[in-house]
Amino acid sequence: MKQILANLKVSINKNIYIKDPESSDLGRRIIENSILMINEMGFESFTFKKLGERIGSNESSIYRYFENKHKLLLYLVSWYWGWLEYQLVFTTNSVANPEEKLKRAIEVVTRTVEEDSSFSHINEIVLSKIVINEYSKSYITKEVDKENKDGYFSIYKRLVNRIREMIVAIAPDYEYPSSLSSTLLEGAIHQHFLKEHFSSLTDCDKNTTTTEYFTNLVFNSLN
Amino acid sequence: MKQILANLKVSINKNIYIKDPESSDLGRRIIENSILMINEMGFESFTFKKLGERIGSNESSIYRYFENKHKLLLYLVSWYWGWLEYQLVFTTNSVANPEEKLKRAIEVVTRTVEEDSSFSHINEIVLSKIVINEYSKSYITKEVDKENKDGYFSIYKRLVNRIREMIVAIAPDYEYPSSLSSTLLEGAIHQHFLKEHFSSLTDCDKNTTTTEYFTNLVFNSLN
DNA sequence: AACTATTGATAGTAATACTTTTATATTTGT
DNA sequence: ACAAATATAAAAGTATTACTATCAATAGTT
Repeated sequence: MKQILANLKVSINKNIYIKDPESSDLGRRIIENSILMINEMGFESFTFKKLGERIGSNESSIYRYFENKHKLLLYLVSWYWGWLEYQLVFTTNSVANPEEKLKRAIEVVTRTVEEDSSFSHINEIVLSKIVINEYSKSYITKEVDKENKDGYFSIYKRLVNRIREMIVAIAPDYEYPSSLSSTLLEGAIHQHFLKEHFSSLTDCDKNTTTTEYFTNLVFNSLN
Repeated sequence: MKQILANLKVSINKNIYIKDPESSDLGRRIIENSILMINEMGFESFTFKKLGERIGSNESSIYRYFENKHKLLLYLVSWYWGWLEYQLVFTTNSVANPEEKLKRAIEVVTRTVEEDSSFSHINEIVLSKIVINEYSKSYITKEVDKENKDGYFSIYKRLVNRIREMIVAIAPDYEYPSSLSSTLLEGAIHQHFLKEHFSSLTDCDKNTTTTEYFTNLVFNSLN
């Protein structure tokens, strides 16, 4: 699994980037170090100029890959959801029992990312932290409807739909499969955020995993 | 109820503002029109300069009320949660049956805001739209831990706790009351957002309310 | 040798998010 | 009623951001 994921190339909507960062060494350095820098200083403080300095390149060169830093963030979160989707598909593919299938899906999308594939330039642990701490900035914008039309969120939507279908397979009469699926994905990120910053607002901690909570939540809804 | 709410003064952490905007005509114009402008142009495009032009005042005067626009947003969302809290308390106070109490609480925090008190300078309908579309920007920042320490999120946390207690009252053995409560509050905002921008990811629409979905979700968890 | 693509360096621009200073108006305390 | 304090307005200034444009250097390709 680790190896498969290390070699995978998540395919990302071509309109998100100007030049594919996977196509050159500079591009990969941009991705690798933007992940580290955004995690270190937060998305607002992060600039292409600072990134240029760090990777020994020039601001203007980075602009040849991404129109702006918002598009770069879209790229990073798309990559993350694509990576999760691969894991979801691999993990659930061969599982015949629909309850077990959903159970494993919930685990994939709610667990803490603790292992880095360490082959590629993308550090998944750090990227997952960015998603927890900055994800909403990728879609909470005035341009969300236009960007949605342009397909910038299609991987995420596909992921919500995959889980929705698993829910429907178990409980065809359940009335809110889309909402439950989107609550699961968004809620998982949120509970991880609360764990880190507002521990009094969550029961998830070292002893109680986010996975347990959401497994309980989802299956109580379906039974 | 409408009148009580029109006269209420939500008490907001004094460190959020420099000068209390409720204490002057200019202050109230700042609040009134910032709500309208943020809704119209989005939080990023909104500036104190533009607000100054709109209310016939000067940028520098607005800076005497709020350190920056982030603090202003914190003020607005705090006011919103305080307003919701009042409604929650009024609505549930006299209800003896704990299931009925929680049911009403869920209604208060998940329903669409459709009525404006129309006495005060604060338009609650527009403010609720801001919360749906910009809320996460108030706490998804690098300063969240410091601001949390300074008590900027105390109203929200109190609200989560009130609902948490109602959950515990019904199901003392349920293991995740804090998480369920925070999922409810955050999830409600999120489902409203999806309704508006990603309708394929939610089942909530004109026929199915967010309230129905969450009532189902919560009570299935507790039974 | 000529063409092309990539990157780097520099400079420039408009806007933002403030701060500072000074002037003027308004309120208030005695 | 008058001085003092306070609030507001106007203008100018600063550092940073988020770009855009231009041009030069280099490397690879035909």
